[in-house]
Amino acid sequence: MRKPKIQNMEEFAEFSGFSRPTISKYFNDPQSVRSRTRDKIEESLAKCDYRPNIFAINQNRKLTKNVGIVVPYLADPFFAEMARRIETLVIAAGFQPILLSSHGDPALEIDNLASLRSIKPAGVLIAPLGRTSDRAAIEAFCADVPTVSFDANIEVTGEAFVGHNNAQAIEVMLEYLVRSGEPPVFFEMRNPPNPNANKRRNAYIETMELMGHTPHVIQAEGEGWSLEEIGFREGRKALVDKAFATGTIFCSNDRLAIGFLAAAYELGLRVGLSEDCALRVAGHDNHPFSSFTCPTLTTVSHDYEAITARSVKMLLELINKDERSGTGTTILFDGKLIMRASA
Amino acid sequence: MRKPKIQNMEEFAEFSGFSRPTISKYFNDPQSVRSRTRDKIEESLAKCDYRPNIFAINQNRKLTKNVGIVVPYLADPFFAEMARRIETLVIAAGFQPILLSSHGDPALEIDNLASLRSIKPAGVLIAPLGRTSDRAAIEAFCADVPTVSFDANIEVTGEAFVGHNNAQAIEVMLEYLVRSGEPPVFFEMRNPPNPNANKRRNAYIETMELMGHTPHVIQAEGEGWSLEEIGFREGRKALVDKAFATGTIFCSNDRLAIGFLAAAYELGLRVGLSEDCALRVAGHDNHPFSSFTCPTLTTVSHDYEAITARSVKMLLELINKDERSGTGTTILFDGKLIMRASA
DNA sequence: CATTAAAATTTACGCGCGTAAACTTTAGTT
DNA sequence: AACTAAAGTTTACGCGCGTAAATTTTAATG
Repeated sequence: MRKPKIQNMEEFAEFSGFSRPTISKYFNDPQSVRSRTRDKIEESLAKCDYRPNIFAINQNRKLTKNVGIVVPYLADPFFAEMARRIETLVIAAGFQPILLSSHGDPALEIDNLASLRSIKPAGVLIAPLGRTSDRAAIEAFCADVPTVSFDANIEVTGEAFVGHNNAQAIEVMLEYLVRSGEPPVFFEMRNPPNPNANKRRNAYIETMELMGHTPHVIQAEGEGWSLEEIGFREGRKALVDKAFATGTIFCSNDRLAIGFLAAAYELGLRVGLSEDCALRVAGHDNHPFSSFTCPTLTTVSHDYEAITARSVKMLLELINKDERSGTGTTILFDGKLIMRASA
Repeated sequence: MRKPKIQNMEEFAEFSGFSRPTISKYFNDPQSVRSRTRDKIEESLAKCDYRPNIFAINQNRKLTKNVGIVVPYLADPFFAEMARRIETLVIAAGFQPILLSSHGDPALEIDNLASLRSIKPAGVLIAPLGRTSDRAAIEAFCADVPTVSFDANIEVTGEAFVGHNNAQAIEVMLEYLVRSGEPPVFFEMRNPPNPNANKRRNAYIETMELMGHTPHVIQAEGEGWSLEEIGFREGRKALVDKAFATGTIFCSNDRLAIGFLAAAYELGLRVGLSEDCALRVAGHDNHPFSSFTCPTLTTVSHDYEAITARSVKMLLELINKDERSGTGTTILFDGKLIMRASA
């Protein structure tokens, strides 16, 4: 009892008893045909599992149903989580997500955009690499394709940016750390791959001064996306050298903090709030693994849900409006303090 | 000084001074045209950054240059790492990777395959969900599209399976654990999402008996892919209940181990090799984060490089042969013991 | 029942490229 | 210079579908 093999829309039209344009209309928008027609089409659809050829669909269409998603490094669980949520939302909106990772490589980032451009996407969501990105190329892309950037704003990307309120998040964490102990030292990379880092450092310095404390910044050497390794190696070095002005370390992100915690553990330094602890460590991002570090990591969470939801919503609006505002809207969502055992 | 806008191959042919079929030939295989022609085409290409329309390219081609990659859960760093390597290899081979995650959902897995089928991929690399997969649907897919499965073999997937030698890996770890201490208890999920788990349990039991020891298996309750959480919650419970027959715990995978280590830490149990440690903990997978746990995790590494390289190589061979062998080749790569601080 | 708007059909063209066949030019050999 | 295979050109058709325009059918209303 094999289902009949339907090769194209012509054959399916015959099979279902409607004309091809009607079938075409149905696939473009099921609501655009009469409900009785819709039911009948779906009934025949169940009997032969035909699917329109994606290439042919998009060949002669003004607007495709493709939405590109470009992230800087998919092997980073933070971006994996963001991508997972965005993909789900895009599917729910009736579009087809196309997920591309730049693997930390600016050339691949541009290549990804070129690939996307050639499939005429309805829109694109991009979290740029940041510092190393080819700004001009990205800007050129945004001029042609409705684009919303998220997570990292490099000041040129698209009609809108939806991201995390680094300044507020840093402030919340600093207030907590100071209130419950002492002003922290800020631990970051000298050359962070992600532009959020600069915002965080500046917010740290500014807020510390506003609170009447002296800012201390320790900058780790190293390039690339092996953040845990850099946090471990450079954190260990700084600990051995007693480079930290206080016993409270505020890491620029959780991955750095995870490496740092490993270094502290290896050196036999207890981390936590209690009296017998030598260090307090806080991170930033609410990384998926931050609940399972030893001790569990006190951090600031991005509003994952709000950021992804709004990014997708804005892109859909942009797609529907079709005329570009050029306003460069920026939307930031506040972070939330996640108090755990490490600080 | 704007580059001229070339809309299609016709225009580019005129721009470069060659005929359209020659240009088409060049894009299909640059080596198929004379080197002088190639140089000239590439020269003009640099002057106008034209790209053939992907949809039109694949519209009327017998074999597309697309290679599908389907993983069960992309937010799992293990699969993110595998996907990253495979993507790079596929690009290097001149194909375009299309990465799809099933997000742990069998329905989405089938949907992903349906999406892939409709773009007529040259081949597909799939790591099936496993237990929850719709075997019949996957089998039907493999009958139509050259498919190589990796990581998890569900006995029906495609012409070839490239994976990790679980039996050997378990044996190596058991030998090490016994030699350097005592026979371990095996800690796993009762309903693991991934079929590798069953192979590992069986290998554990078999090898233990062969070595003359009594196997002890503790099975954690819980469903889904939140393995750290399950490892933490159920590991904690088992520790509190003193359910472990010995002080050496061999976790079925690193993510479970990461959760387990967090539980041990919270309970104040020192983990490691030294005399003052209450527990030894080993994992399996050489998860990207296993170097940064506290203590660092002793584990068995997959041969990531060999598995990904061979998977891609086999798929390319399958694509080129075009006639299907139907042999169902299985290739396993040995694991490597990674000795760290936890056991 | 007549009226009318909505829905479906028919017809026809086009998207950008792959590809095959027949022909012409080019480059490399004797 | 004559020959030959390789490379390039011309011509022509087709892929599977989107889409527009004109026409016919259907369903809803008074």
